[in-house]
Amino acid sequence: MMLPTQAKQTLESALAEKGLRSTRQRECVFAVVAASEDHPTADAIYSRVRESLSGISLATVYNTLETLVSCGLIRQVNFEREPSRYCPSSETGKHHAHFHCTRSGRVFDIHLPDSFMKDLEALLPPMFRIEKIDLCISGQNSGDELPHDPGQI
Amino acid sequence: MMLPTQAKQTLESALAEKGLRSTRQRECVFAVVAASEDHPTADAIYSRVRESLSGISLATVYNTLETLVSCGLIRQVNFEREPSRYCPSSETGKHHAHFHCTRSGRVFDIHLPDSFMKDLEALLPPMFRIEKIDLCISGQNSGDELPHDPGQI
DNA sequence: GCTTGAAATTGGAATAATTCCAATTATCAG
DNA sequence: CTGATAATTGGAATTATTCCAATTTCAAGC
Repeated sequence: MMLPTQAKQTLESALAEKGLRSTRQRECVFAVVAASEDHPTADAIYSRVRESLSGISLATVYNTLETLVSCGLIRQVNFEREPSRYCPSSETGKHHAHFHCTRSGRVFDIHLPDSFMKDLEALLPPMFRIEKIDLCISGQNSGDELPHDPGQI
Repeated sequence: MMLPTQAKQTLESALAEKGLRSTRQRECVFAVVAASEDHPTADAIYSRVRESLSGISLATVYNTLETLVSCGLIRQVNFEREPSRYCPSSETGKHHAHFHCTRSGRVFDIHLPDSFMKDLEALLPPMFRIEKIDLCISGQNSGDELPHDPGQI
């Protein structure tokens, strides 16, 4: 799992901004999440990262994910009380919701246009300063076949 | 904690519809949640319920909350990985989002007008059948003073 | 009122994701 | 290179929740 030069820049400057160091572990975890479109759990990320950094510990994966989330480099997504999942954070200002298919377990991104976000903000009392918006929809995607290997989810 | 006759009716018919019995425990847990505006956790509900049903077990509170959620009588709300909270489900068709103040820990209901829900549904691919929508916003409510006793949250 | 089978409740043990911790290792500045 | 600081590590601890087997409650027919 190799991180493209540009992504490496992004990572390093985001970390530096908070006085944090860029390490092999952080690079690799970031690379894995950035390349994942399937909203993997910490465990799944752990096993993917170990392919290139076999000695990394699960604790470090958890630490790193938290660090990357706090730097705004990745997003943490929670469905009910299931294990947290992670996804790359799209470019600044581009919000997306998540659709969780209860049949296949898959997660789909739903792009939220600015107009929708504006409408949402207008619904809140002005004293509420928004830090984070989580919009999770669950249901069934009838176009989504059950995978042959349920483990891939 | 006494359940008003009308609410009792609601509970009994919702349970009966699924072939479930109405019991003292279920009545009492339902009464507590129905009367709570502060989105209590299972633990908080447990201690409130024990005021009138001192012998109830925590397991029963968990079982009952799950039952009531599955009957659509109450809602389960999750913020990040914090303990689940519960609130009465408003009248059918009336959706609401939750605002979680990260400073005080308090939760506020945000009414979502039908027009907003329509807009949201329009954003989803038509193959996605919606079962549940969770919209959680977190931030700081500058009008919300820190409570003197943080335990009340 | 009894009996009986199903459903509900119970206490305590088990689970599992995550966090904590103290010890080691890596990194950067000077 | 060296010291100071930050990061990583393995394993233990935490904690909300679920599981389980045993008991109790219930509703309906006798």
